Amino acid sequence: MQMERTATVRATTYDFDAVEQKWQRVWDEQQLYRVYEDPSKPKYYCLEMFPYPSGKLHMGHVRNYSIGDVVARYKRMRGFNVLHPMGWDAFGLPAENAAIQHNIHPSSWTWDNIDYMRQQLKRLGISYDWSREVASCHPDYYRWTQWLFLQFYKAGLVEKKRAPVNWCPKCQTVLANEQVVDGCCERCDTPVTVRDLEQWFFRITRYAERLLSELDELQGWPDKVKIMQRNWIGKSTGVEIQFPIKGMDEALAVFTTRADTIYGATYMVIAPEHPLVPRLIADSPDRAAIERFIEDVRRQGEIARAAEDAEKLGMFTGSYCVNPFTGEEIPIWIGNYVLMGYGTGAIMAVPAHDQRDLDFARRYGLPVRVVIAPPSGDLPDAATLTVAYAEDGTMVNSGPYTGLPNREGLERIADEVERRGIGRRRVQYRLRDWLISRQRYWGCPIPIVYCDHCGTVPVPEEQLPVVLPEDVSFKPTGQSPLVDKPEFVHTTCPQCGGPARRETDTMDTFVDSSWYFLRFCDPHNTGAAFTKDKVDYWMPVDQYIGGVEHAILHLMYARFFQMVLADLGLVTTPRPFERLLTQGMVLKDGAKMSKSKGNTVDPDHIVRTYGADTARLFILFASPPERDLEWSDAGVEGAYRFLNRVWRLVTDLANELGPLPQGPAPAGRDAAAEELRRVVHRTVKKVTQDIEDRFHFNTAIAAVMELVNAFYQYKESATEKDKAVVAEGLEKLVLLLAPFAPHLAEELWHTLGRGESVHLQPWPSYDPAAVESDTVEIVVQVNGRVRDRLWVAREASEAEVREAALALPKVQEHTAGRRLVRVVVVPGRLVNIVVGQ
RNA sequence: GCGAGAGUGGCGGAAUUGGCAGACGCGCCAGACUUAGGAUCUGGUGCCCUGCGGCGUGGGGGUUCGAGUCCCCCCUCUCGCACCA
Repeated sequence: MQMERTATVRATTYDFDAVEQKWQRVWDEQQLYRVYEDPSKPKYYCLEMFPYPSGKLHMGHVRNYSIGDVVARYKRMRGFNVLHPMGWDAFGLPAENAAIQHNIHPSSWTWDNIDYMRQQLKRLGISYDWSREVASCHPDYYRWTQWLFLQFYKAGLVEKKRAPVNWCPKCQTVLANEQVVDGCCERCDTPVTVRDLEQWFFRITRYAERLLSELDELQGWPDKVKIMQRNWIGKSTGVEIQFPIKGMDEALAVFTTRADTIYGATYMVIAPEHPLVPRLIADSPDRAAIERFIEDVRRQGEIARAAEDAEKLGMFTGSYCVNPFTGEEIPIWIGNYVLMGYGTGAIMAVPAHDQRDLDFARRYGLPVRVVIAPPSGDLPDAATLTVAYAEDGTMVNSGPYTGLPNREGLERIADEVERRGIGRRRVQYRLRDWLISRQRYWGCPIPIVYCDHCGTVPVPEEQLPVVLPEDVSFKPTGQSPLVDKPEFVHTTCPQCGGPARRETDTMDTFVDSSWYFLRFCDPHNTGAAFTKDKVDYWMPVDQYIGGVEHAILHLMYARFFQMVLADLGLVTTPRPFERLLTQGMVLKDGAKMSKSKGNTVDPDHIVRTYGADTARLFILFASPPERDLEWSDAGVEGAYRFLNRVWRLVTDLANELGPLPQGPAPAGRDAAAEELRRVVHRTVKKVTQDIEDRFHFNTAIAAVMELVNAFYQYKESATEKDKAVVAEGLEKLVLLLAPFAPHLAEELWHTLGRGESVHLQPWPSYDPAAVESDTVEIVVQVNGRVRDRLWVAREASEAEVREAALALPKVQEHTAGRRLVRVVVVPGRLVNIVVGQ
């Protein structure tokens, strides 16, 4: 009984575990995916975003790497020299949290995770060249991150400046914007405040215009990502105008995109942090109250201040400006809705034509003056207006400009501003410089030394790396252990040899990930970050694949790096990623998988139960890559069943027919064989197009399933099988399957008696003549409704098709006694007969 | 609010240029094989109707011989941005 059952099981399913592990071992021994620069072959660089080693892979990773592996394997079969590397974005805060909470060193936590996740990736059978593996936390890597920092430094692209930053009072540390959730620290939920601190910045704003304009060159990027970057850079053109301050020689500079509304400016608003504030409020009787107000606003923090329902609050400074166009004295207010970080930190308020200004004006009873009339001519009533008129129109109440279309008036006013020397046209970007300082331990040390004599001194290149000391202990406060690690802090000045102090901040981990794709080109170089030859051979990345959550930060920083490195002559190509695919999320029960929701699916469990090929196939089949994917256990079963079906088909036919011929089959011996042959060739065509043109792996797999169904029909019904057609069909089937189910394909390739790896074979070709059949089915419609079908010769003329259609009894029924209006014939597709009453 | 994307059977999804809506898979139903079937193979399966046939791609209108696909209006959902002057 037991024996029989085992035998039955063996007859219907294959031992995926044995098959997969066997081939993984063989591929590894043969170093099948190892690549070298080979000028004789076209190169293809396929890259998936390297993961943070958080512990174990999640389904999003499995999806990301399955997609990438199809591309890599397909391109390899297409004859490309494919670089497909993997590494670890290994610095970051979770490692420190683990250290604090579980008393594990970030280093051992990270390396343990890497070991585990590498093993998972290998078990999935992803075709990486593992010899190129890098980890950004390894000194061999971060040494070159530091070196690049110094190149940026020399190029004047690094600066240290005071800046308002998010500060968590409980954790005693600065937080990145992305670590602030709803105005609170993501770790301890304490409300975040703003602090002015000396911080290191990359001057990415110098590249704002190029980062923006060169988005147009990125034809292979999704519009969504380009739009997000465009918005993030936030270019706006306007005019900076000086408003003289009454009783001071100083003028208040404002930036406006609506200089045409200057006659409607009835007050000014400056940011609480504005440097002129102390002088402006010096003589105010409310000075103490104003200072209290400013303190309140600052405590609020930038996040809370920018929140949707934030009230617009302000106080009058007691000082006045003169509107240079009207000559009027207008009051200067301090307002929480004006941000120091944008423009000049001061605005001219035009309440009639700006909703924010109108809200503020209504709250504090400030005057409203309409200066733009809508095209309808209905002048808004300044006294009752509740919705500002922000559209274009004709200028009114605007002195000599009255009557002009506002767009024209804007230019003329800008001209006048420049002529009178009270300002100039200006381009303003929302993009801010990239703050790279982090008060954290587990990051790349910033290679800077502070000397009392020489000031800020970069560490000389030959002294790199500045090694992160591992012998440190972690405090529950979260304060970096580097700060009170004397062996690290105390050093000598590289310039004068005197005592000096090391920078204890480390770099934002986005710096590490801004150049890893270059290191993959030359990962073991001990004398340089990379050599230009190798980078020039492999770069740019032909296909980059990852989650859309990196649409702005990582993908913009990487573009910035590549531009700078191209400017410095270190690389040739100015763009890092030629084509970008942003995959959708993996959902369960309609929601993103997360531990807190308890709806995660463990990749290890799936691989153990069904194997890697099943896991990969299901993920690729369930949804096209860009779309979200709904996880389904039943769907996984389906994928598993399909692979077993393929296995049975190939093994059964191989057993039944004995040794099979190789190569193309001539026309089939009978109609059934010929039909099978047609399906085979049609499937090759379809799968090729789906992969090549659209990355629609779900429909490619569906086509292979149809082929397998057709094969079963033939297998079950053909009395005498056409060996040549079957052999050719099985061969192509296995080749088509190779990128999707690499282990099973390899196994079956050998079942078919082939020696070399299936993954070294050329992609199958199809015979265009074999794809076409001699007859085609024509749909026959009457007044757009399908009434019948018709088989005609492929070459049938329009007239023949038309006559045949009109002669059909069912057509006659529906046209009898009615006037024939028109007959539309779409060759090879349909006939539509239009009849009147 | 602004920007982007999506809405198709019981479910995941397909329909590449305006030309058979629902490929393929899941689920369900039936048959075959079987001591047995939660294995396998085969067939069926959008909805309504006994049938002829009618209806059907979020809703409403339009263009067209013909619309899931193009145009206009509206609704819902997802994502991104959000006082950017």
